[in-house]
Amino acid sequence: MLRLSKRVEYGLMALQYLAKSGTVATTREISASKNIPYELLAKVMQSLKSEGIIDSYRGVRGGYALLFSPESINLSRVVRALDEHTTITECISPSGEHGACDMFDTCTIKEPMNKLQLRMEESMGKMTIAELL
Amino acid sequence: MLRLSKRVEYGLMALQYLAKSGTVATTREISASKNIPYELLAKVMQSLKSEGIIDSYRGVRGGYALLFSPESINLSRVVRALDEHTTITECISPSGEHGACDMFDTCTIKEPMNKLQLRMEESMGKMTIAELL
DNA sequence: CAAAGTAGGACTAAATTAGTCGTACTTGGG
DNA sequence: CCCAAGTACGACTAATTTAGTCCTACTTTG
Repeated sequence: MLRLSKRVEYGLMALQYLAKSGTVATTREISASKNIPYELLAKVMQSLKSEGIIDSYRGVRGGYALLFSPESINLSRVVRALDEHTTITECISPSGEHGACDMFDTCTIKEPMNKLQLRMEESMGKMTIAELL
Repeated sequence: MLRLSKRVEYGLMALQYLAKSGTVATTREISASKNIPYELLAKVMQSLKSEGIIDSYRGVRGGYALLFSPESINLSRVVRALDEHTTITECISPSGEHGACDMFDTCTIKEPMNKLQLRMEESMGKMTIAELL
């Protein structure tokens, strides 16, 4: 259940790589260095870009680079960029509001689950890319 | 990724039910009351029993009952009883030691992930069945 | 001894996630 | 001005995990 998806694992490794190198690095380079399937990593990088965590440079000397300092990128943001399921239960929407769920009526654990969600997010929010170095 | 499995959701609802009733309740009764597939709930109850959280009474007036006070059953124990994946990554074994993983050599985020795992467990460990009432 | 319960293994179906393929677009340098 | 090296992205397939079902056995109380 609370296992990180490969997307998140790969994303964290890539961000760590970018943070260490401190400059532009290509998907192919990271993929080779960390032994990550290229095509999959490419998508992960795209997602990280569209979340605004990294920036891309096209063309022959292109690649990706961090858009912020490692200290200011926390894991909960990375997870949000890379996972579809960011919430502990179906009924919690990303913003913290309740969404729809088949069991909405009979379910009696919505509030406590919401509380737990916030605590988990807090745990992830406190950890940054800087702690991966 | 960090979504609770149905097994855990159902288990929590059942434990809440047992805590509220304060006495023996049958799987069929809980299943009907919470609208949970009976067969599945039955297995969940069995798992909760083998973890030592609840006790079972066979025969015509049988059912399940809590073995401890709601305050002393925390969520991390419930999750451990009901999920196969209790760890954030493949390389972390339940005890906190490192296990095997395909990427063991190239992976450079093992230690920080271990740290995160402990923090998540702490979050879940702090919440008890009593908070579901 | 029968009804109401738990116990548990084997199986199927559904959903999610991982990974692949193919094609288009962009940019800097010769 | 065109080619190589890069990103962008959608559609597809495969693998894994999770949910749910079925069937049969065992236990206990009235």
